[in-house]
Amino acid sequence: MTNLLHMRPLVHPSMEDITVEGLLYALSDPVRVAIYADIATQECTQKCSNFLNVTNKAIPKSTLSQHFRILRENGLIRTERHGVEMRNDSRCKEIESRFPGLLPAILNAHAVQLAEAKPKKRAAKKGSK
Amino acid sequence: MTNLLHMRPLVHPSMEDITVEGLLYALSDPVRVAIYADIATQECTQKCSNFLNVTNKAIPKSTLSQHFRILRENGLIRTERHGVEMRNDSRCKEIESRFPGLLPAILNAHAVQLAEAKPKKRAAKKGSK
DNA sequence: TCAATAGTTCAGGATTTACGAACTATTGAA
DNA sequence: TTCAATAGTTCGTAAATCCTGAACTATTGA
Repeated sequence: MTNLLHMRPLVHPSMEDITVEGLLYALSDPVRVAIYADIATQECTQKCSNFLNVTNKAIPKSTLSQHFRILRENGLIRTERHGVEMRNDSRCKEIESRFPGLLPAILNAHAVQLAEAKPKKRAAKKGSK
Repeated sequence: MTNLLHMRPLVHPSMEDITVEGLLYALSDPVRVAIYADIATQECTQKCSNFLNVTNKAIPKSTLSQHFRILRENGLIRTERHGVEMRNDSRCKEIESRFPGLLPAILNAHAVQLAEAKPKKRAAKKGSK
């Protein structure tokens, strides 16, 4: 029997409901910051399943879906359905106007860290302990 | 009977063990970012109990202690005991050299958000949902 | 030695996260 | 139309994390 609760519409906060804490929280996960870095630097929109392998290990679909929800509901990306897939693009223009320099600095720091990750792995999940 | 496990020494990560994710996680909490903003902008070191009332509601001592531990173990602050109190100061100089512009941008964004918080409250705890 | 001050650790309940299983939604054949 | 394939969401629950009161450690000054 099918569940009567259908899919909820996608939630995108308005600019004034976006918080610094929410942005930082969303980007404090290695998977999500990798996804966001990709979406923000590519020019075309990206579908979710492009990211099933952003890290060294495969991410389950359901987990990936939650990551996208967190990025979306904290204001970092905008998602819309196109046919069978969901297309995501970054809201960095808008965010830049309210929090100038914030996302560029984070993306730059992420790039610095990636560039150093030559010999061993880096980035523990979540803050230490 | 006193517990034989004594107090652990304070843990301060070396610069190369500091991660962007860890920094963002530590600052993704409204209490911690408020504490850090204060420590980073004051010139003198701050003792922990100065922050029992950083937000509108009082923070229990044990909770505050955990917040300081998270800031410390993610590399944002350095803590040392002076007599009966713990003095905290920010490691922003060091961090600036590895992740240029990151902490200034976060502090600026936090200040922007504070400045807007005139009529109503702001900042939901943790990212949305 | 004792009291006061400042902070830490522990234990637990409450909250949040991860992910397999089952689902919805859309499209392009047959 | 109906059906299969594709893409992603929601649910349930086990695991991990967070919050906080109670009990503790550490230091100093009387």
